[in-house]
Amino acid sequence: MIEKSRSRGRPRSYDPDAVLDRAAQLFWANGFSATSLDDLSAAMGMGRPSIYNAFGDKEALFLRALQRYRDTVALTPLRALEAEDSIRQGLEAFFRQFVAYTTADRSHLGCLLGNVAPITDLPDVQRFVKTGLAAFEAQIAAHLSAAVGRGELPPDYPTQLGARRAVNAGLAISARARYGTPREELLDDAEDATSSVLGVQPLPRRSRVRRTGRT
Amino acid sequence: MIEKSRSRGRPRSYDPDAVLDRAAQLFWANGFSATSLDDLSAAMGMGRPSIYNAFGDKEALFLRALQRYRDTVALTPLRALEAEDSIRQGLEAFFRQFVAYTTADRSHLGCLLGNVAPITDLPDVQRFVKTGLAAFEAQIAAHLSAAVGRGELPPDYPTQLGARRAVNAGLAISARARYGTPREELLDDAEDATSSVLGVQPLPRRSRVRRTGRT
DNA sequence: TGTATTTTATTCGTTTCAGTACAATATCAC
DNA sequence: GTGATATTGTACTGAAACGAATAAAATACA
Repeated sequence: MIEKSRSRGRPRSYDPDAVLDRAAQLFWANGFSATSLDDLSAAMGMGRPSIYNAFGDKEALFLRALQRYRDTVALTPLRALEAEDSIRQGLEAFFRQFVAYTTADRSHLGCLLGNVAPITDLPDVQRFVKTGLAAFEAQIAAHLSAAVGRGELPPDYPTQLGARRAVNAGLAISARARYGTPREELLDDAEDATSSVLGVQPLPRRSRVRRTGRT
Repeated sequence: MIEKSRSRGRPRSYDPDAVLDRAAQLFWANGFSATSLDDLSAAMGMGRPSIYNAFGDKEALFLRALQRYRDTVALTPLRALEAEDSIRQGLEAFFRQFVAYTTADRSHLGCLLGNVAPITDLPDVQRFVKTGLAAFEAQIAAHLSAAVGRGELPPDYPTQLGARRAVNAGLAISARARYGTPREELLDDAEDATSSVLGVQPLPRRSRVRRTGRT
């Protein structure tokens, strides 16, 4: 599936990326089950048979929309992170960007990959979001490691834990966005997240707690 | 709506709390839209007309199930928090209990109120979860304030921020649970959350960041 | 010009959904 | 027992869902 070569049939009357954006927007707002193919057909501006011809059934379309979403909006925080000079400024930009897109719509939709996609129990979707989250965390960890290499963070800075905190903060922010939390509060959370990530301790690791004793 | 008085018609053949538990379990697993009334009827062991007679339409049933869920499973972390002696042990128990119920089912359902309910765009549900989250956070803040009063935390400890971090950590844990993150990792997150809540700084408050400059 | 090829548009069929009417059933009050 | 009352169970309705079959339209190539 390299390229839909310019072959000879009737030409498409739609832009694949644009219609996937619209599909993602609809899934983002309503979730998978509550979004009907008629809704999608109307929003994408193409009939249901064209959707089937182009993307397959509803689940396949959902996956394509998730990929498109990941490669566009979900990647903007990472781009913001690597665009800044210092790691602190990078993290601030990262979380600010996160707040920006989770509250972009007037009705604070949160994150499609962080909030709504995991609710579906479609196996392909589950695997997609799971591996996506791991990759996301790995990329943050790589940036933190680079900062350690540049001397911006101490040599014993635990990059895995820092990335973990960053992802967790992002998940909390997007969940809160979906709750309708005002953007100002989320920006405070974002600031707090930055200092939390930068202030992570090297490794207390189950030592100074009095007694774990799992229930 | 004090009590369904023991009046004279045909007696109910179900336990209202028990059937609400089953309904909540189903909504928890599948979300609102993906759960049909036939599924609910089968799981609750009562015909659809009985459901309508007892709880009203699907949305009303959903709200009742959410209330029941809040008053049972979602309150266990708070009870664990107040059952412990020290605030640290209380927070550890709190987060451990959180991990326990978000991963209780074999397929890690997360939190019904934290993950799946906010996806629906039903106005009543939105208000319910929003006010519920605020109340939840307020109760944690009250416990932290009590710990300050007992001298367990410094007098200038910012209870609002601490409660905020606690709720955010909970949201992240339940989101991760839904992703399928192993319980061991979540217990590490829980431990990290405790020290994050206890180690919150009194109030740096937008001062030592180099320049906020919102995008 | 004509044929092959690809995408659109119309229509249909089957299933599933939420909600309701109505009769049967089981208790309480008397 | 008899009647009032509340719940249960069967059956039904109208709408909406997903998916497919078929025909029309628009391009490229020979």
